[in-house]
Amino acid sequence: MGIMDERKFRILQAIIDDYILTAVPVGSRTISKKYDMGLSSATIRNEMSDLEELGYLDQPHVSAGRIPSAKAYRLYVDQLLQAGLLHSDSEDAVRAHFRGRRRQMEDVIDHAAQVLSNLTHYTAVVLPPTGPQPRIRTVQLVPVNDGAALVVIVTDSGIVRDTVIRVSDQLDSDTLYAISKTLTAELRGRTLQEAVELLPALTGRLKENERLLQGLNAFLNESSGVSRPRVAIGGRSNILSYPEYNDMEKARSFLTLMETRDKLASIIAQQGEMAFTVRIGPETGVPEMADCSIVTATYSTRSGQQGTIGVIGPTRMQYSRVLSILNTMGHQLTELFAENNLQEPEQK
Amino acid sequence: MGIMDERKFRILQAIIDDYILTAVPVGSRTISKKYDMGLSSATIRNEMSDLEELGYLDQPHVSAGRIPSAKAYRLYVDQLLQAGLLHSDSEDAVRAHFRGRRRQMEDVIDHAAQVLSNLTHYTAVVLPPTGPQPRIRTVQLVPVNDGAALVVIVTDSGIVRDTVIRVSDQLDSDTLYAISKTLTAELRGRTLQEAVELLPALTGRLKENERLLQGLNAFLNESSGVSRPRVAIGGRSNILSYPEYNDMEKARSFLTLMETRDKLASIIAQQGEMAFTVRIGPETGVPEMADCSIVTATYSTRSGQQGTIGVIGPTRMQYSRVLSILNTMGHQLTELFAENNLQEPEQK
DNA sequence: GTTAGCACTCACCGGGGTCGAGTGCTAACT
DNA sequence: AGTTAGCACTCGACCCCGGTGAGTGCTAAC
Repeated sequence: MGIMDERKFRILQAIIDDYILTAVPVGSRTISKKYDMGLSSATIRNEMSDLEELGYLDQPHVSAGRIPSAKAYRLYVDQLLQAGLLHSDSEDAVRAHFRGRRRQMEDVIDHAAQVLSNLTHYTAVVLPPTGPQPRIRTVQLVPVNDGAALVVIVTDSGIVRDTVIRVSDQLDSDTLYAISKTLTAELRGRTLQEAVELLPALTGRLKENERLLQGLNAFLNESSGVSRPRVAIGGRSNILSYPEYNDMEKARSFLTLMETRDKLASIIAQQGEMAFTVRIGPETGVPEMADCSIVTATYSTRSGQQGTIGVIGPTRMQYSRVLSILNTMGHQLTELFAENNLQEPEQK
Repeated sequence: MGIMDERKFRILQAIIDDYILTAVPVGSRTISKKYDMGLSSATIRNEMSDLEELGYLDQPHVSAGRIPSAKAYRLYVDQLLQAGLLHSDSEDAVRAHFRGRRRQMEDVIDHAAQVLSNLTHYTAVVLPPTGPQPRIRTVQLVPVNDGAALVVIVTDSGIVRDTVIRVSDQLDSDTLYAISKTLTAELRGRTLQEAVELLPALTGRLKENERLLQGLNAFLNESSGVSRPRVAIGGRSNILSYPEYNDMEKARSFLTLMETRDKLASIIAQQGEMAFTVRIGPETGVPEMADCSIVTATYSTRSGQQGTIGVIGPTRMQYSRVLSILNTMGHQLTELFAENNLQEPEQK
């Protein structure tokens, strides 16, 4: 009796499909009529009763229909993932949106989040690529002012970091250039981390420029540390269109969460090497998202860094559509970063 | 009968105060009791009737209290502004939030928006400074890759713009430096706009580097154009706490508006030279904000550029509090940019 | 000019009744 | 044994309704 057979599965699937579409508890009659399996409502009822016992269905109250549990969704997407991604029809839509010229990293990220939310009608999150410590390729000092210079560090992943530091007044453009060459020679090929450690060793060579080294040190320290990823978010307010978020309190706490970028980033961040992650309801581990699902995919850059794109929506998400969109979007981004062999700096 | 006298004004003030606090239509009895002016409810009623005729009060339905009209708020804040800003007690709170070290421009902007929304409990918007065309101080090319270089342009307002452009393969670091010096010599003191026009004249001098000039040209063109200001927003979801936005549809359209940065920026952007702007309800000129008010203030940088900070909330906003907070916040930002005489680059 | 009094209006609230979708169970049918 | 028709039952959604109370406008008296 209690075992999950082929027919139960088909019924469950129908229930999930219907619920995803309507957000209304679905009854036995609906299934037997709209999804013509040659069974009467009574039979469906029996099966549904079994499915509830197995934990795949919940009943909000005695005389409403059933709604799928988190466990049901889990089963659903697992099957979906196994079967391979279905209709990749959205491919064109995604492609079309990337026609425009690729701009700076941040713009690409923002744009991607925008597109993703437009296509899915859910909230979209895009994390910039992170990965193996980038290695320094060039260090250059640009005069800004008397007593101030801009440090530009170019790394092999193309990411440019810069900041203004104070230097002693007497340094003119040529001197700065000479120092730049020394620094480049010494630090090339190192990670930022290593550079921090190496810096004291250079104090001898450049001891007249104590101030400069001091500033440089502070900058490197900061950059090498937790380089807070500037996550891009799109379609924050999309969630409000879904009846499960008609409750103001819920909506508020969700949107507040969306505002704390750091927290959001850590929630989204991919851990494993998997192409896709689907976290359903409680699996998100975030109380505010008790009835949300998070679907993420990865993309990568030429230099092997990995970024994450994700979609957040109600548990009754159109998983198949979302997965397919995420898939092509991931490919597009990967392509974008590949063809574009000189990688743009990450800022405005 | 129809003229606005001192007593009417006091009554109107009481009504506004009460409504701002409670968001509930306020009746004659409430006024005569809570705000002890030596008048009976009947008298208040008569006055209220007059005030309604004058257009300062609205009546949602016959037997509810009155609520202040946009015209009433207008009068209220005008009087507030004339009287000078009241209790600047929030000064400390603002100060406290700026203790931390000032970081890059974008961070400052973000942080300011955050603080502003926390203090006011409304939605806050901060526009980065814009102003007279910045003038070029230095142009420098930094090698990134074979065939690619980073262009860094430092302007007198300290803003640094950069991008990666393609150059011919044979250019090594020293050659790039030489070209940089030429470019700097030629372009120093020009605005970006002027630089675009001057560039063709340089083609003779640097004709071997057609590619470089081409890239530089594109970059300058882009930068000198509409440099879309990266507006920072804080407390987007705060608006949801106010009963006037209990309607989901309204909330949605508001939040959607908040997501289109460009539009928002153009709404917020200060036109005049005034220290404060208060736009109430219809005065905003944005249908989505029919029952919002926008209060803005300006701050300025050492080099005379001006930025805008603003707060968006329901029409029954705590104007006095908000004005006072905006005031000190503006001062703080101005101070911050003044002491900090080397201005930080505007990017990450 | 102010106030007490009064009739009137109308949103809001809670109770009761109806409706209908949906269930669980039983008995009959294949 | 599995499937189905039938039926009683449950319970939320909706509507109607009268009571309540805050608030008004008007009038007459102070």
